[in-house]
Amino acid sequence: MIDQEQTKGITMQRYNPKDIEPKWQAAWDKDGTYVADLRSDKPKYMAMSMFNYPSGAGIHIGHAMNYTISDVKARFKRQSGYESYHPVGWDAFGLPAENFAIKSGVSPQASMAKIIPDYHRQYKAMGWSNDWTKEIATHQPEYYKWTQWIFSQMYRNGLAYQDARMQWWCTKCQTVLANEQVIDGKCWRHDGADDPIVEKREVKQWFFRITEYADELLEAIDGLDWSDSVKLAQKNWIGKSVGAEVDFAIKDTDHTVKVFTTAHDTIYGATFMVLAPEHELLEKIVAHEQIEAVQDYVAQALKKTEVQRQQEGKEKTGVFTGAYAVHPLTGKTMPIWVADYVLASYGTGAIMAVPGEDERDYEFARKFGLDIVFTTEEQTFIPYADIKEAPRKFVMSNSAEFDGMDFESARPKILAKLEQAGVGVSKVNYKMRDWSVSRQRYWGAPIPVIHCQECGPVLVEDDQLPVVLPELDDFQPSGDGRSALARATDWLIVDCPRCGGKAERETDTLDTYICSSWYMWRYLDPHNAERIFDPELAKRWEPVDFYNGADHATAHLLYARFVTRFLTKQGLLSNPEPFKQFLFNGKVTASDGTMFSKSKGNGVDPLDIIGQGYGADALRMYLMFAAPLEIWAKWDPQGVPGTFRFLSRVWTLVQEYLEAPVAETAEADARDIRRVTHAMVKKATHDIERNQYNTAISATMAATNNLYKLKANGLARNTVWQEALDKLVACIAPFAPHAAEEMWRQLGHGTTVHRDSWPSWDEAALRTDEVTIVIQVNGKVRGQIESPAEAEEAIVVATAKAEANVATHLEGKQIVKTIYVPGKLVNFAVR
RNA sequence: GGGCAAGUGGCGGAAUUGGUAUACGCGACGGACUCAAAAUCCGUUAUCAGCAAUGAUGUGAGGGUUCAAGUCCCUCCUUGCCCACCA
Repeated sequence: MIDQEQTKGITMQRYNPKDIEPKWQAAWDKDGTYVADLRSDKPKYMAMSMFNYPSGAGIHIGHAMNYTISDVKARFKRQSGYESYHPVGWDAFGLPAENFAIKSGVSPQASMAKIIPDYHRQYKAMGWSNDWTKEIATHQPEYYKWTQWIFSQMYRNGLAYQDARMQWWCTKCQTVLANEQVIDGKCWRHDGADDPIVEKREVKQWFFRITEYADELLEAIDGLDWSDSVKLAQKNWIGKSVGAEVDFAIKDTDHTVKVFTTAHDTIYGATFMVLAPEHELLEKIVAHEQIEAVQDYVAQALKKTEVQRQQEGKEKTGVFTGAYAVHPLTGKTMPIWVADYVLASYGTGAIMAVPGEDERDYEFARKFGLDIVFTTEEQTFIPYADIKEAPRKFVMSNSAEFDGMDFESARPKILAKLEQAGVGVSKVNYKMRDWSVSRQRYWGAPIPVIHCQECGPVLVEDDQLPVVLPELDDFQPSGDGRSALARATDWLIVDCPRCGGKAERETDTLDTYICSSWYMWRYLDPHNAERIFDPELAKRWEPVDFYNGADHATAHLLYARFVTRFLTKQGLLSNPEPFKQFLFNGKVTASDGTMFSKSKGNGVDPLDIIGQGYGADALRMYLMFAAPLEIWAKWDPQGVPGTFRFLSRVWTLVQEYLEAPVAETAEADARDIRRVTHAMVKKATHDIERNQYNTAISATMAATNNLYKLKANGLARNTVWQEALDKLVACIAPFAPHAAEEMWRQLGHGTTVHRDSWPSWDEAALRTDEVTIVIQVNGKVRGQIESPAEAEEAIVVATAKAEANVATHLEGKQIVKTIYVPGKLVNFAVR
């Protein structure tokens, strides 16, 4: 006869994700489990991670991290009864695909057609609950038609314009870069040690007037539920300063130099002026005898980027121009210098130098022997930052009729005087520049503009959109600063839509950041051929409830906010902010703390881990468990085996339950089982809501350990154990969707665990009759007692005093104070 | 140079916001099962002293507030990230 144990051993299946995972992936696809009904009556929830840029390398551990974070959130909400939408799409335009095309001759269209299906398989293997019926890709004409349309709308509303400007230029990319794409003086795509520093070139190109929105973008930051570091980065990027713009006449000429200053209250201390080497007035005002010196200096300076100038240290350099300005209030003459410590890109590219209160001006004045006037009573150098901090503490001097006033009261009066004299105006300045949106590259959305010799730039009519990107054989930039499109003459040469005359298409394409600045709204109506999206639908679903990513703290998020605000003003959306909550999550690094990289060969491939037999569920769970989401976690090779072991334990418990006899569970055990289960549900619910996935998972682990202990008293099929296992399985479902689905069905449920299954908890189940009270003497733990939960204070304190070890510590001492925290502790302060 | 965040066992980390420091996991050690190993299950695991009960010490360093401090305040050190001649 075969005994019970052996029977179990034969019939019980071990946890084997290789069987389970592909099975459920196929079933979910077939059943449309994750298809969001955008017109559902349920409350909506939209969770997504930053757009994926598809490359031939496929997904890496960083993708696994990012997309699992939003997937868990989407799943949790879907289980909680929301119509939850977890969209998917591809940020397909951009340089890597084009560079690959230049090298290999394979068109980017063709490589995307191959790469994207690979991603489909990889995403599904990770068990992400994407709605594939609404997939988008930015390189498809159906999508970029509307990217172009946004450009046209910007243009019509005066927010897009063309201008020739000195612009950052990456020699490797052969294209201009936005300020946001320059990192430590290098191109964001070429920031390695051997990569070149970006150059400045004068290029005619298109801009979006994002500066017009600077103030509202800034104002709204405080109200956002975003990671603080990102909010701060956005504020710094916008860089608002309030001050004044003041005109300084140049002696013996008709020219004036405009300066921006936040310290106009120190204007009486201005003793000289400094222009940036790039300043346009320089060549007009330079004195004969100084021409050569100034030209030399400017040539030297222009060879270097601003970053290079900084890197060479802060030793001030500069040259006298021979010209003088006239102080607008005192009429005194002020020598005008040129120096590279004044940046062309900030303010007006010129400053009034106040060496008495500005450290840089002070250093410069000392070095070149220029006058220094102190405008504070102290008559010594005081940095303006100190004055700004406590403007009432400092008293003015050397400032004509303002002498004796404090800075706080003088500041508006001096501004009024400047305004009255017609030489100054109150001014808010932003560090942020307009957004350069032209790229001299092939692989992007063509800018929908035709250049006519007669009419100038003319917008392509909306009904002619999209301007389809022509397929080429050669993707090399044309060499004259234009993209490969300059050679596509069939496409290039057209009739002017306005006058019918000879015209050429714009050969610049749009910065890919535009594609990703509005994609969340296209997700809501991806197949709409008539409009960018249905505003009614979008207004129902905006904003995105949860957004996460590990990069793009400034550029992408700022652009998405800008474009969303614009679309709101166009009446297409009603909420000016796109992302309700943004989590700036950490990345996963190698065990030694360095970045994973292909070249170092220290990469961890998520698909390998799945293939080794651990499965996607164990991988997902480890990534979410290893550390808080915002922390940079180090990869621990033992981590996935650990979460695999946990899933196996849950699996085994469920299998044993299924084979257990039908029987009652004793009252006391039943209470314990319920308490353990309900405590888990409560903690997991709160922690997932607060994005503390690691502790949510630990709650399910702790519950499993406790159920194993309770199992020793007898496992039986009945409502108590059924409830415990149902809830345990439902709580691990967001992290381990395949295993949870399999066990959920084994437990007898006919429908998926992934919809409307999130368990509730009963506070009454959490209560215990007895509570542990800690007893301290002078704050040190000296014992503990079990006490009825409802016991009166006097009784608890008396019992505490009587506890043996406590009594020895109280002996011979006088109790000066007794602190009682109900249900927690008693502390005797003694002398 | 400026700003932000953080320093807790051998390691990743937890602590309901002032109330038993080290939950959960990894690793290590011991036991059960096994001819044996793997897997699994059950224990132990901050340090020092002690057979033990227990005591002392302990959350980067130093000081303070409090009956009580990882948590609050001050000074300092270290690490990471972001910004960086921003007028």
